[in-house]
Amino acid sequence: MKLLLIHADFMEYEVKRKTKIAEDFNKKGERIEEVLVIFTAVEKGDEAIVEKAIGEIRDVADKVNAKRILIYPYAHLSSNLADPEIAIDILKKIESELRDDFEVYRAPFGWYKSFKISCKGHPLSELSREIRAEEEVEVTKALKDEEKVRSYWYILTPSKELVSIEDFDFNRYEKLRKFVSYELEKRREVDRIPPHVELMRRLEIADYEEASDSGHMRWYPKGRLIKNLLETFITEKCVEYGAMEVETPIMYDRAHPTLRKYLERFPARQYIISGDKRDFFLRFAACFGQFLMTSNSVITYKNLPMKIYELTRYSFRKEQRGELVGLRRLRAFTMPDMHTIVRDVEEAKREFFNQYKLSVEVLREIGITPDDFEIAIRVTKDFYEDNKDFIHSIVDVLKKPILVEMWDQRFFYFVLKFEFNFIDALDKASALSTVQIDVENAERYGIFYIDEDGGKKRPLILHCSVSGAIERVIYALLEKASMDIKSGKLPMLPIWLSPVQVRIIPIAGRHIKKAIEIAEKLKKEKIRVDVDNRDETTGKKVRDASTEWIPYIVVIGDKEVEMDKVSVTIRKESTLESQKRVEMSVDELIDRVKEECRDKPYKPLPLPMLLSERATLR
RNA sequence: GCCACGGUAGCUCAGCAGGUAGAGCGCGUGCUUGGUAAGCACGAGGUCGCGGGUUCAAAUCCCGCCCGUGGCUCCA
Repeated sequence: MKLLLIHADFMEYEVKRKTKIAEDFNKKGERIEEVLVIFTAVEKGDEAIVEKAIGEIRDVADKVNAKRILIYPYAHLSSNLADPEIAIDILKKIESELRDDFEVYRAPFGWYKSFKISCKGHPLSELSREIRAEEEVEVTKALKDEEKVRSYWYILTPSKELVSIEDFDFNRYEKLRKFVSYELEKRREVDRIPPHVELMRRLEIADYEEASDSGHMRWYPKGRLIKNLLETFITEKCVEYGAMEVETPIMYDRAHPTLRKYLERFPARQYIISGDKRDFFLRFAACFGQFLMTSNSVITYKNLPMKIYELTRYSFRKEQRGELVGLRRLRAFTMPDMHTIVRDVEEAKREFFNQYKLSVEVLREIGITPDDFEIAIRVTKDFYEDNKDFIHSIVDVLKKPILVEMWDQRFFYFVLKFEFNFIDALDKASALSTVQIDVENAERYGIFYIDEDGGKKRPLILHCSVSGAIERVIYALLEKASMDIKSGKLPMLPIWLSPVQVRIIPIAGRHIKKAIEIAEKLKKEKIRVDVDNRDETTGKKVRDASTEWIPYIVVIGDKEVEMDKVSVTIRKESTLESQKRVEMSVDELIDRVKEECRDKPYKPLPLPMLLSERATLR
């Protein structure tokens, strides 16, 4: 709705001619003294903001101390006008609401009119207001409900006792203490940029892209490679687990009745995109597409549990600006999202347990061990009471105490979830893997399966992000590396994720040819290798390789050529003070690297093999 | 979204009682052909985040915006 507010000594108008949409009017016109004139254009969708508009008008009327108000329909203020009938209704509503406190006049809608106005000319006498619904950033019911949730906190001990957090002895569990205080006190004592931000830039992994929205990153070749390897690995793990990989759209009709209700239940802010006729929201997970797909599927009890999977590139969540930092929290992120359709609570529990174990295993293979994260279980009181033994059995997997948050009522769509929360170098926690048991959406989307008796049954649905967002996994690996730096270790990525696995350094120009020969051999064996053929000293080249965290540095000189061996510096076994250096044959090196990357995906080096040909990308 | 701080060469940063724009690294050229974490010399490189204002004169002072960081809020 557009408003132009003029505080006038007087306003007079006269009706001239009707248009097709004119309302009845039997006077010729009128003249009103000492009046606040509201030129108004009612726009599409304004039904929702009438109250807000009235508030604005009251506000201005009070400020200029006006007793009389004239509402004057003025279509020229907008190019997106509402239907005339709706516009008249809204104007009438405004009129009647204001009547309690003001002397209100309303010029007839749909007439050609002449008018004279005498604007007072004081600073507030000419104002314009644009009233818009606050839906660019949509605050869902779930976001608001979240504030009302009453939580009770416990620790589930390794001996399967549920004790209140006051009674738990945190002495041997420093990280858990940090996590609990993070969850409950929400206290931050951090005044530093998280270490991974500098690392992600220095290692040419990712960077901020100022030309995009906040929280949308640019990925350099090395970062894209790491991300690609993780994406491939995690997808393969889920497919191996039995999931069917699919792909679904990234945007959906905002007005779609089912999706609309789901949006309301999901506490995240959306991006809104205008289409030709409809408005769309960008997905924040793969649930939409997968649920719409399964709601059209014929599923029988024989097909259960049925798992479908998508790697969302991207999921979009319009997180608040202050929440966005580096790779920890983004507005566009990549997430493995698997949904499992199960018959009943018993099958849900079995799957939940298996996916819990799968998540542990996936993170472990990526290089994030159970020591690096703390476990949270969030559960409704009812579900806990009914499934006590099952929930207690979860501690058996890792034998670590678990933070339990219990809700007296169910506010969200799930009754049980777990999260693995990574604790970073600044003691902040963020969720990686998570699985939830969803009791609402099968019904909402009309998803059913045919049971043995031929009847339609409502399944339960598990949501699983087996690793959490890929970007966040990289954040965790980098934060972990920075903790290694603090404790005096040489930081590195797992070998299979290292963009360059082997660097070959020829000592003098005459060794370059041999270096390239060896590199070609390694490359054929699917090892990412490059050659530092720059005109620099050996010391400099070794230093550069080290600051890039390259796991194996091979030096080639006269000695090596003669002995047909190479001198290899092994980063994992070195410290800054003493480097672990061994002589080995090229074949031994190949075997070693291949062994370390066994069962992990491989992608070739997305950079020129010769350093002299390589640009600096940041 | 609110509050605070920051944005100067590709990178990290100095300069800021208003008066010709600086360093280190990187890059280019030359010397050097080297033995495991930074060889030497020379050179190129700047809309001082963007827009407006004050002023004879703005990187410097003022206002607005953008981006980043921290805090608050928030984080199914």
